[in-house]
Amino acid sequence: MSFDPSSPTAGLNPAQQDAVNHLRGPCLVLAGAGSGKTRVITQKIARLIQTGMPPDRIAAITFTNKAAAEMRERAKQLVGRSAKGLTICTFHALGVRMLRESGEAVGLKPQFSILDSDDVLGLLKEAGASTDNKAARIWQWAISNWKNAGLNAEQALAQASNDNERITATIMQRYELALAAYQAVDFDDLIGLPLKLLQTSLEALQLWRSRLGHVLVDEYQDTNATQYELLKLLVGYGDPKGGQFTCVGDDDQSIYGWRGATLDNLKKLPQDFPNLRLIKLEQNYRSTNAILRAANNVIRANPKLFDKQLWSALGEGEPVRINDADHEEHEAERVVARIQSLRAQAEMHAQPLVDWKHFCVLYRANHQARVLEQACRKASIPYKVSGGQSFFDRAEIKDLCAWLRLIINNDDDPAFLRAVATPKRGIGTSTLQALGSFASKMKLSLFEALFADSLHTAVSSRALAGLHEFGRYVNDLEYRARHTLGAEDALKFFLDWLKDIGYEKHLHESEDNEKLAAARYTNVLEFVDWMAKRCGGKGDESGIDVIADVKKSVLEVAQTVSLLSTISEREGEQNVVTLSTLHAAKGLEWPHVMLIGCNEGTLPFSRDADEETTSLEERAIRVAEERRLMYVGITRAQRTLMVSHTKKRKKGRDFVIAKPSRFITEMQLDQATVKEDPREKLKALRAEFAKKAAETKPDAR
DNA sequence: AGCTTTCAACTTTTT
DNA sequence: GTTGAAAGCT
Repeated sequence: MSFDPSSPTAGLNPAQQDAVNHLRGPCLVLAGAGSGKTRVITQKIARLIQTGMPPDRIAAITFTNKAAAEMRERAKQLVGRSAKGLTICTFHALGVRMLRESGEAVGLKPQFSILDSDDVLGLLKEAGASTDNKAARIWQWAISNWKNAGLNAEQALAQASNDNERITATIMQRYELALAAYQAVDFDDLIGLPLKLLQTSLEALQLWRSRLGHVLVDEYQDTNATQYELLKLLVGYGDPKGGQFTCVGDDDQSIYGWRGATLDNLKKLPQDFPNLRLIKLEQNYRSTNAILRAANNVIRANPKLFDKQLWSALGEGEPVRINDADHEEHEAERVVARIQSLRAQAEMHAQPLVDWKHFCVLYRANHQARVLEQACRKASIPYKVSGGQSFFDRAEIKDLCAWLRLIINNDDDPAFLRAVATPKRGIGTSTLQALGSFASKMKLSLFEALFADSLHTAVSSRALAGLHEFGRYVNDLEYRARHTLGAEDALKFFLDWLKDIGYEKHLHESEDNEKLAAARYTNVLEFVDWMAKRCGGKGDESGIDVIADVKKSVLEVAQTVSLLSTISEREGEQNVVTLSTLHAAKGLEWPHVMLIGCNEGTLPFSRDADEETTSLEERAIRVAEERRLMYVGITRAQRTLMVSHTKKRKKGRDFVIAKPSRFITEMQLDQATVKEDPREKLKALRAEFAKKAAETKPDAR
């Protein structure tokens, strides 16, 4: 075969080439960890374009905005300007597009609002007449599961088998009514309603089918039942000409079962599409064989869907180390010592500097980061905790989003309530209650009720004036948002708005801590700055905006914000150690990885209470997912891996014996080489270093 | 009884 | 560092 560097398949291994060149018909790529799956997807996009498919008929679907942004970036590098026409977005963003355009067929006006999970929680508390957060969360979880199983409230009620389920289904009915009244949808609806749309409207089905010449799905193992059904319709299940898609995934990295993802989708694919081409990517470009062997050994203990054996051309590498610490603090100390010792070692041997950013410490649950943070601070090691509160979860950003939602969709009552109360403008709970009951009596949204002639019968004249003023201001804002185009004008619009409502003052007044208030306002400025950039046609790497590089109005841009949870951040290149949960680490890699808390009960996670309440079968399924989590953790490492457990764990005031994780045994490490105390190692290195320094510079002092 | 204080526990998380 | 629950206080 001739080598052509300009060919899209240049530098791909045979399996990758197969996947890229299989252009017609359904294709499933089982891509092991680090086997170059993003490469396959982007190259395949390039190949499709090269063979004449218009970019606007190609869609690549991901799970997170971040993944979409990365993929768009890499596609751009390959195909240049053609990348503009591509649809590269999340499942949810695609759903939004479908609903904005064709949503009327399922009873949605184009300006519908998207509720985040806090809004949903609030609505559920109302629907269930409860202030109990915990109960509301349980409802939320149950309702989401029903929705993802394709059930509406009525169907959920019909299949409910106990009082508890019946109560939840009743709350779901009220919740559905509220959503309809507010012209709002939740995240599950962004998949469920497009599905319903395609199922019920032949016209919509034909429209969206005709637009998609090839669909590529990333992280296919994370799809849930609804997403699969939607995908089937989009690619034309049952149509002899249909099935133009490529799914890329890894059954061994399926770690979101608790969120509705189901491996059934992987099983079903060959059945539903008998001419499916199955391609396995088994060459790993990330890790050494010592690491991969451990990974393969662990995952072997799971029942397997497809057999897969990762291998690497990167050599044997350093043995995987085990750290048996006494307790959590001790474990953290040793992690710190290992980081320092690996850096010192590189320095000693005049190797390239090992940067802070080359390290990652992985753990099962967020709270485990705390001890590590303390240890890092004590040792002056810079770090970041990945995950945590996202930008859009911050109260100040949600305040502003509520305003934006309200000007886009006046019927969005939850947004109305938040906007009218932030900042405080003399409209209190009693006025709002009166307005609320008036609105529901008149079958109006809260905003519509503001201008009803008979409102004066419900509220005092002073309250009425305040409400009218608010309403007029929102209308004025809406008008301006519609007619403000481009980055510069948009920024002015936002700053005027913040000044109008006195938002900075509000932040300082509602927060005792001056510094925190200032930090919050910085966030606000960052947010409006980013929004303004998008109005100028820049700054959208997520594929949410249909057309890039074109001036947009504030109103248009605002319509897409609720979908984004990550601002395109420049944080990626900070030179710091990463502390991350195993879940948040998927898809990422580091030269040196330390996996801590590998104890029975922590990883695999289990609760003592579950031992009795959960069936053997259920427990086996859970452990299998925990094992995949371990597998994900191991395969994040490029060059070295340390696996750590503690001998004791805290229980109340005292310590009890802790068992090392069964996964450590399953790794089948060579016991002779695995253990080392990083602190001893570090001490030895420092001594050696000092000696050497003394020898080379005998005169220096 | 209703309030405050203390104590321990803490899945995983995106849209 | 936060939250929920249990114990203690008025």
